[in-house]
Amino acid sequence: MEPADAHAAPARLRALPSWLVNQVALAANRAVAEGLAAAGTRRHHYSLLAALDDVGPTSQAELGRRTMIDRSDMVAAVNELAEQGYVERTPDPADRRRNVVSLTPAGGRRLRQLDRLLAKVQDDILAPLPAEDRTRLVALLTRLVEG
Amino acid sequence: MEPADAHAAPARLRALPSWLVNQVALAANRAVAEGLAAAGTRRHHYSLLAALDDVGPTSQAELGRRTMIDRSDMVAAVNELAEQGYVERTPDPADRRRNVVSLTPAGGRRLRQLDRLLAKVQDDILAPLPAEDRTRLVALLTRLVEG
DNA sequence: ATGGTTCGTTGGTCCTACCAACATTGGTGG
DNA sequence: CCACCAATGTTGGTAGGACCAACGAACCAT
Repeated sequence: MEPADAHAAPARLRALPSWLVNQVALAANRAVAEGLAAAGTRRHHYSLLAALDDVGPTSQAELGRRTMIDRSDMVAAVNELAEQGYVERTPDPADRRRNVVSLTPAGGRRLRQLDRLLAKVQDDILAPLPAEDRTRLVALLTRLVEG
Repeated sequence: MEPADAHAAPARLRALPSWLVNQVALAANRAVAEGLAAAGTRRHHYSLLAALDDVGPTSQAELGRRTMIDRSDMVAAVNELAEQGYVERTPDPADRRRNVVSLTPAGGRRLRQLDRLLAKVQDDILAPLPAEDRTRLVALLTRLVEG
């Protein structure tokens, strides 16, 4: 009969915030990717739809800044979402360098569908924590992201 | 004069625990990788040294389970650490499938050096939080990792 | 006009997390 | 004992994400 902690992580790692947060992020990303894959998308696509709904039609560069997605990776994301009809890319007459990306009605519906999907995934990820601790965790993480 | 939140992340993303934890992990990993690179190593190597110091000489598979590093990735890590003389790989006479990996004295010294280095990096990462919140964050993350 | 800057885009690099397969060896049930 | 399944180390992949350098086009300031 093996002890329950037979495969427990070493104390040094368990004490390392960077390691902990990485493990959690790993599991969370896996869960999210899995859920989104079942719906036929990836993380970037949701981030993009969410940003568009939040900010309204904007340039790709601005979307990149908001979502922390690189300009170059943004190109592919917009391409794919445009192909699927969730997004429109139109040249900006006021600044001919820019593409204005905007959410189509289908894109809005898609976003709401993915919202529901992700809400469930978040719930799974946070399952070990009571509601109160969840909001605390979110608050702490938010402060780190902002800082 | 632009508002301060001109490039703020969309509300939907800021509310998503998986997104938050990923952003934090990204920044943390960058800081850790940078620090370790300056000392000439990478994340896996430290994890491995830490696990060895914690558990004592063990097989690669067991180390993989403890550190959450894949069996195949473990091979390269042990190779490199062995080349640098921080680790020894000897066949296990009791089970001829296994390699017993053990920490050399130089490996022990290396580990303590990296410990100090990483302690500073952790401090940078958690800079926006007071001490009390840091331990709370660690506690919350620990529960998620264990769950 | 010119020089610096931003934008979209292309085409890479690097790292990490995986997965599949294999030969070797151990252990176990029949 | 042996037939089968499981575990180990290893090789050689794949996929995804984050990032970086460079480019021409367009904008802006002076």
